[in-house]
Amino acid sequence: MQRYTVKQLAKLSGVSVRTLHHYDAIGLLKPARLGDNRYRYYEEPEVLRLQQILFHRELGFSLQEIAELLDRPDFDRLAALRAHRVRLERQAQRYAELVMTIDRTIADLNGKRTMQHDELFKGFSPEKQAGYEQWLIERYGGEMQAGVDASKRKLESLTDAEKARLLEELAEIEASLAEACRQQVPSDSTAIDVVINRHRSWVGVMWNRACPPDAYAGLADLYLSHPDFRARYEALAPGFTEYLAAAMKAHASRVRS
Amino acid sequence: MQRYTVKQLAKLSGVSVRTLHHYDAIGLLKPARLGDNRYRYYEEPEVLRLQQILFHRELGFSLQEIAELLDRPDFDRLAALRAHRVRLERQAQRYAELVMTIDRTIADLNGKRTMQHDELFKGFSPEKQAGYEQWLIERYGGEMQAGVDASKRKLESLTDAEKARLLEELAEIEASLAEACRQQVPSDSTAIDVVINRHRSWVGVMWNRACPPDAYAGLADLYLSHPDFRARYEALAPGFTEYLAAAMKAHASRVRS
DNA sequence: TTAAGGCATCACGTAGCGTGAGAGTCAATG
DNA sequence: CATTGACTCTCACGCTACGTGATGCCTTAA
Repeated sequence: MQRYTVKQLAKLSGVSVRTLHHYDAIGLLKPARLGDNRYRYYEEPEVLRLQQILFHRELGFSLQEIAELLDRPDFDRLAALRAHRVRLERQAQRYAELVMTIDRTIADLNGKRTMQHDELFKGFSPEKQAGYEQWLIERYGGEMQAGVDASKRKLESLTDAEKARLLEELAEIEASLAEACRQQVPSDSTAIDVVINRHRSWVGVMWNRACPPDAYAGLADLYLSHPDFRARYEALAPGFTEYLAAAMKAHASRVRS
Repeated sequence: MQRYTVKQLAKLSGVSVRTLHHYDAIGLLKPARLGDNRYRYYEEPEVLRLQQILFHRELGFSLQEIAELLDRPDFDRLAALRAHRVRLERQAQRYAELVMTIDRTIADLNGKRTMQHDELFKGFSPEKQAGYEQWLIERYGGEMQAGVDASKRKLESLTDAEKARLLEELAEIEASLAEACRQQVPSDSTAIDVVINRHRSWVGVMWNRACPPDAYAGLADLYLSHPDFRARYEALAPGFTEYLAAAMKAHASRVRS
């Protein structure tokens, strides 16, 4: 019968001796038996258990979760895996967003883009805000009232830091889109979908509720027809307004289908 | 002149009082001055500095890195951002791989229930297996022993259904690659990356642990030099062995960099 | 005057080990 | 047989970026 000391098992499995000590200490992997000298001796079942441990550790489970997975046979492994999958995808999404933010910052540093914070804040200034509301209601009638009210309440409930973050995020999304526009990425490509999805999500936050595809497509008209936005967007990239509108409509129709 | 106490600044910026204490303790953000009562008082420059800190923290920089970024004006922010971008993309890539591994594991679990006990593929037959091990150890010496042992135990721990499922998946991956080879898709294109990623994930499962890029590149040599594999692969598509080796190496080098 | 709240400084806890320190154990060699 | 070198053991502190009390002083309003 095969017997392994700590070092042998460590070498075999590729972990450190300290790790085995640790797993013993927290009860995750106990040796098969202890010698009179208090040496740890592992045997076949422990090796297999260690493999299971390392597999799940690689997947990013915590040691506590792994212990539950392995020690409770009634544990729903499938559910645990699915839940973990969701966590992983969120993380991956977050990293993708961070990469975009970094790209935008790099662009800033290179001087390709000179959007300043105070300029950004103008978007939320009371006068501008009032102007936009007026314009929206004139153009689309009373049915927009509810949306405007919701958005207004949402804005008022935000702290300054949150407002700044929201605006920063919007700027970031627009920068990504402008970059795509400059590089002539087709406005119905899946790469654009990712950014457009974030834009739609942003709009949803401003409304304080989900933004349905139809409403989102409708927004394209707003963007196109308000001179203020046109000016701001054309500064980002030539032809940006049309590009944005096309992307929003393509996205909405794809999501609807 | 605006003056903020800890709580006021905390509320303004959205962090906790403890965080400000911590930043003071490690010298990242010192208050403008201390009152006779040892109270911390922050002013405008500190607020701006805190904003910078929080921005970079959001990007995932460590506090130490942030301190260097902000305190050393000669520091190359651009280089730091780019380096950090690489780290983030690697992480995102890793998460994507983990998601694939999880998907495969879920498929395994489902397969355990639904798949019939089928005749095993010849690739896993004991004689063949023994032959491969012999060959590996002759060619690469004792250092492969641990890997071979691990792989062997893994194989033994699998149910027949799981074995069948694994082989089916391998066949499917190889078929995709052969098709790409026939259509002369360049072996370093991103489209191939997806399939190669699945292949690498498969190898990782056989090892029961993650397969690092270098080891994966090394595998290409194995594939190239074993006559059995050559014969099998050339039957799939002419020139397939070289194509596979090139794709594996291109993938490994891209992931490494 | 008293109560409420904000401020301060310890100081321990988190996850998953790395990295010694100091001391006992084992196998082989001179 | 004694020594040597490799291996083992058990503490115990260190790392990140704070959270969470405990304990006590300071300030302000009722």
